[in-house]
Amino acid sequence: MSLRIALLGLLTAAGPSSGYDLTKLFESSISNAWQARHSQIYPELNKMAAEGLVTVEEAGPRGRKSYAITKEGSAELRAWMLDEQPSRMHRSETALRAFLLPTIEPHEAVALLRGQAEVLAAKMAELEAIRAKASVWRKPGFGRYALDLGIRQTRLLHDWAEETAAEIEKSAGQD
Amino acid sequence: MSLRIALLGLLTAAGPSSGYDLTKLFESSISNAWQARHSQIYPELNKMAAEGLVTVEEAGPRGRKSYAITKEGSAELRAWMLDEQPSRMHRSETALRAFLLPTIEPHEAVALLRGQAEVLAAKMAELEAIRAKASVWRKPGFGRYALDLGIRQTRLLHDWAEETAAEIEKSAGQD
DNA sequence: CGCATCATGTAATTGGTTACATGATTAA
DNA sequence: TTAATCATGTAACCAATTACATGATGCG
Repeated sequence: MSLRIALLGLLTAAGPSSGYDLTKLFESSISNAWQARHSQIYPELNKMAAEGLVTVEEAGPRGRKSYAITKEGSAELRAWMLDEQPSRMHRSETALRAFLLPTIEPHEAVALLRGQAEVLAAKMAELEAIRAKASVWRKPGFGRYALDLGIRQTRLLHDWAEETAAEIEKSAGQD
Repeated sequence: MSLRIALLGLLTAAGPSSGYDLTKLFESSISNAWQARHSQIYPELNKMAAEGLVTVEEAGPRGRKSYAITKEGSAELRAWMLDEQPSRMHRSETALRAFLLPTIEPHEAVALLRGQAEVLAAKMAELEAIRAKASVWRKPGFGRYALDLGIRQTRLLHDWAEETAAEIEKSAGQD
């Protein structure tokens, strides 16, 4: 379900696009909200076209198809936003690693966390750079809230990793 | 892969357990790190037993089987922690909703966010209560880091929802 | 001409959910 | 005795990844 919502959202934010365009938008723009490969996107767009949520235009060169959201598509998106209660489903490799930290030696855990923190600092810089640039979205507002949330979450993970490393180092030093 | 790692971790933290026990542990203890149903857990335990990562003891009443982690299992877990680079894979319905906020009316977005904040405040209280209680884990340390991370993440989402609602309310009021 | 990129698709497999199915034990 | 809980499994289905497969266009 969420894949189709993400696609409808991208079509709303970016205007009519091809499957190829949408694949790139997933990679470059909402990758920290949702992810999908072209092999999942193409069939889903065809299904959505069959159901009348989007219209197809077989026009461009190289058999390019352009998809645009329909009234029905917008209604579906709106219904999902307002009626559906957010599922608190959660699977996070990071949280799993956090749980498993005690299975390795303290010095190993510290090294792991410090390495993570470095990666996260780089990611933060990347996201801040995106925020500084002009938006890629034709409609205003899109990206702003998700990007803000992404930056906060990345900073949180970074700080957690640093502080946890320091804490483990301190308590291991006392042994 | 991660399911099997989670199972090995739970067997390390809680000691020998049945599939039924592990199912409950997923629900009650590491649900904000990983989730799994019994229909996924039972077959996976059998596969792991066949591969020598765990041993089975068909002993208890009602055909209860007890599983314990082996040396090979511990090695697999350790290898995952140290060698595997964490995948930054991310699919978050919350982040997707954040991205899609501009598709609904400002007053609707504000209501949505405020409702979310309420739910998150309740969850925070729940997690704080778990932290206050004695640990369910036989081995010390487990749960501590993941729980701390979970509390921080829940607070972040709560604050983000509140602040974003306030911001939208303010800018909508100016119109 | 040759390489990068544009562009779309399908097939096989793995991961995960929901629903179906069954039965033993315990406590009120 | 009957309801709750303990306990294990399978089947059908949906979601997602990886790999396979093909061809057009544009640029150097």
